[in-house]
This record gives sequence, structure tokens and C-alpha cells, in this order.
Amino acid sequence: MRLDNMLLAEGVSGPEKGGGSAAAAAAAAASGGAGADNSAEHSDYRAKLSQIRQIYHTELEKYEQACNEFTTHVMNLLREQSRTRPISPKEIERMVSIIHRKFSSIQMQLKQSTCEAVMILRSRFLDARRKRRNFNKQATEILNEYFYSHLSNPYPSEEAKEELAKKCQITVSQVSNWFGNKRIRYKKNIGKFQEEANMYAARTAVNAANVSAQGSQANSPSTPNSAGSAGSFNMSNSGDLFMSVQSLNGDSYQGAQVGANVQSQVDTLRHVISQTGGYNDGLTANQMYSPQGINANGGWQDATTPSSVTSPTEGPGSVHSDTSN
DNA sequence: GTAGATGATTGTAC
DNA sequence: GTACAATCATCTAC
Repeated sequence: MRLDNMLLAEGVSGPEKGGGSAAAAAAAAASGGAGADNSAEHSDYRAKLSQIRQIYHTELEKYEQACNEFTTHVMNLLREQSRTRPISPKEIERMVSIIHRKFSSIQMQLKQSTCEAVMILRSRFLDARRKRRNFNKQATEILNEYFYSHLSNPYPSEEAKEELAKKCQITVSQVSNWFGNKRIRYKKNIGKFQEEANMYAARTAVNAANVSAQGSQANSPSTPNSAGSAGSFNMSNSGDLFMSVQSLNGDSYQGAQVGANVQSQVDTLRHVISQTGGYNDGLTANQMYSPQGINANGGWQDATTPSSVTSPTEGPGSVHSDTSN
């Protein structure tokens, strides 16, 4: 009975109304419905389901036919036997019921294997891991840019997630997944990500410097951050930018400047640029970047908490050369 | 073909 | 509900 219900629900048995399109639609909805190729997979699912349906019905028909034929055959045999010995109607009934039971158990096996086939098809269609696609390069860059520019507290707000999702053309939950994976993998292997962190820190810094240069050229000090610049993220968290600057500079952070005017940070940065002659030359990776943001417990420090910004020796951007691996 | 990278899922803790 | 950690399934570079 359960098998019947399931086959009915999957659109394999029962009246044919689109060959299980409801199940396919439900599966499509459950899979997140992401992407243009979804409809293609949807039709693929339907095609395979209808194939299963067809096989099921063909086999079912065959069994029914065989059952009827066999029943007729046995009935004829019994009729012939009735000439030589008396056969009661009850005996005939019993024989017929035995035959039907046998064929019904065969039918049950058919239903079972059909259910299995549907389950396999469904799991293949539903399991998003099976159709995982890497994000495009630009999306990864945007996400990395945000991550490394908020390294002290890489927990984007809902609004930030939505904005990132829009920019990367992915869903908010994909952004959440990405940050979840990134935080864990970064924490597990800081050394491996150091180069990447350096790159993004430098890029962020250069962006900030460019904005600063543009700002001073335009003589508009009222536009201190990089908001609106094409392709770059709004660096609203000035504390993080400052930490990047501190990492670049190699100096320990003094005082409670976090949250201060970004323009002053950019000035510091420009000073650093002029002193070093560029980010990639003459600076080791350790000078460029430190595993900021992760506290002794392996958790992330909140950039807004005073402990993370007031300590000159342990604050973000001041911990250097922790490159045991 | 294989190793490493990566996006997604699952179970657990808070 | 969110984050973390482990794991899975797939992609990609070699």
C-alpha cells in the first residue's frame, strides 16, 4: 500500500498528467531553483521519470497478461481433470487465488524496484552537491575582497550579504555558505591563505589610495571613502582598512583611531606607499599581513570591541610574523 | 587518473 | 537562527 501511494505521488502509477511534473516541480523548488539550466534539468528529470513510468506500466501489463493466461491455462487443466475426478468450485477458487497471490508478489517486486529507481533519480536531481558549479572569478574576487577587508570580523550583515549576493549574482544563502567555508578554511590554514590575504590587502589599500588621489584632485574632502567606485566594495568599515594599513606599515597600532576619518588613513597609506616603493617590492609576506582577527581561542575578534583595537601589541594589525607553518 | 580546491549539506552547540 | 566542523560530491589543474 505504501509503495502504491509513493508511486502515485511520484506520478508513476495512476492517471498520466504530465508524467510526474508536480514531483519534478517540487524537486526543482527544493533544489533551490538556481540557474538557467534548471529548466533543462527539469525536463531531463521528467523524461527519465516518464521512462520509468513507461517501463513500469509495460511490465505491469505483461504480468497481468501472464497472470490471466496462466489462470486460464490452469482452469483448462482443471476442467480436463474434472472428467476423471470430481473437482469442487472451492478447489478451483483456491487455485486461482494461489496464482493471483504469486503474481501479486511479483508485482510487488516490480513496484519496489520502480520505487528504488524513482528514489535514485530523485536523489540525483535533488542533491545540489551533484550539480555544484564554481562561482565565476569576479564573484570570488568580490567575496574575497570583502572577506579580507573585514578580516577582523568577517561576518557580513544581512544587508551586506544581500549586496554581495546581488554583486556576485548568487543567492544570499550561497554568500552565507561561502563565508562559512571561508572562515573555517582560513582559520584551519592561515599560512596557506597568507598570500591571498596579502594580495587583497594590497588591492584594498591601492583602491583606497586611488580614491584618495581622486578625492584630493577633485578637492572634495566630503567624499572620503570608495563608495561608488566601479567594481570595488564600499569600505564602510574604516577600522578594517586601518588595520590593513597598519599591517602594511609594520607599526603597532596606537590609540583609538578605529572609526576615525578614512582620509587620514589613506594619508598614512600613501606615506607607506612612498616609503616602500610599492606593495610587492621589498616587503615580506609577514610584513604585509598578519593573521589578524583570530583570538587565542581560535575565534574571531570583533573589530568593534575595544580589546581588539586598543592593545598596541595584540590588537589587529599589530600581530606580526606568526607564521609557524 | 589523481590531488587539491570548492560549494553544499548535515549534525551539533549556543 | 546562526556559526562551526566534518563530510560529501563535484570541479579543475596537472
